[in-house]
Amino acid sequence: MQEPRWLTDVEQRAWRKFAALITVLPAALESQLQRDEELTHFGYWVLAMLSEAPGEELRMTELATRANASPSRVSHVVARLEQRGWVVRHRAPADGRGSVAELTGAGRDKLVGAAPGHVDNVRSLIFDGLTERQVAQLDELCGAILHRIDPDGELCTEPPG
Amino acid sequence: MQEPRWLTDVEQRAWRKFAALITVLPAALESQLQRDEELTHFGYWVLAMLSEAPGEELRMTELATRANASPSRVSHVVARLEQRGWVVRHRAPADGRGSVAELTGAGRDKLVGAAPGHVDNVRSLIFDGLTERQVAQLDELCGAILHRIDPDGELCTEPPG
DNA sequence: GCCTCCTTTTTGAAGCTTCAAGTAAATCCT
DNA sequence: AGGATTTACTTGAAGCTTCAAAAAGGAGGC
Repeated sequence: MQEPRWLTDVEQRAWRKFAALITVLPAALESQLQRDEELTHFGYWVLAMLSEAPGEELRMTELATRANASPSRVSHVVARLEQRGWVVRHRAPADGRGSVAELTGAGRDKLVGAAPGHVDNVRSLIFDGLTERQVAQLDELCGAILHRIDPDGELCTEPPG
Repeated sequence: MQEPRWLTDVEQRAWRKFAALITVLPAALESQLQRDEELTHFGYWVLAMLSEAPGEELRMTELATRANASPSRVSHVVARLEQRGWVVRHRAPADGRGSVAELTGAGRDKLVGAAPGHVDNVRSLIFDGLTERQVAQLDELCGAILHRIDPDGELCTEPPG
């Protein structure tokens, strides 16, 4: 039996803060969007990914990748978004198995309406407390961690041109 | 009507990475604990907070604070942990409204058994990819963000001893 | 003591995510 | 061509979280 390697004191303190952050932040993002827009943060993200795609449409698998989520999760969420009239699905032209999710006009309006409030929230929760230097550090740190979790770099798409 | 302030390019790139992280990391922590220990990450955290408390017990409210969660969530989770025999609840001596959650022997064993695997996972997901300098930066960054979200510093307890 | 208000905790319903299984089309192999 | 395998997506059930409301004790004013 191998002696387990614990975290160092420094690591432990960092981990506590980081863990607190990834517990509290999602809830804070969620509650603003829920209150003001009756949207999930994940639902918002899906609309945003679609809106950036050429033709405002994406194959389900590609959408799942860009939203960092499982196919199942995306399928359920898109079904709900479709019920609300913000997305439509149609069969993929080249591949009979595939589904393409496309943003509707109403979906774009919804996103455009929700964006300012959400961005304000993100800024006030995260960026207003950081110096420019710290923002750069955050980018690097997240990059380093992501790269370890997923060396292929499939997670996290670049913002569009 | 006020023109919305968007994120700068740098902020946007950092935000994408950070958002990917807070989507993917919880899932990764969850899946290891679920697979190996049939524990939620949050359930693990609750057991951990209890184990550090004097007498291995805490009032529900205090437990909720230390776990960064709502009273309701803690109540449900403790109920499930109690069903599995890892925690017991009894009425608070000084205050008839209060409940005290206490770790059982089985609960401590469960935590001790689960800890090495979980810590390995945390290290391999996060700290193995970072230099010592970056760990310090992570600590600072999370501290800065937490401080803005919660100026009273109720979030995130220091590790014991 | 009694009434009101506040605090602490629990409860139940609704919604979202996950997991395992299912459908259906494409691809591969012979 | 045809049968097996793989890929793409969906579905339904189970579990966890959230929200609103309820239960129940405490605290303060009269």
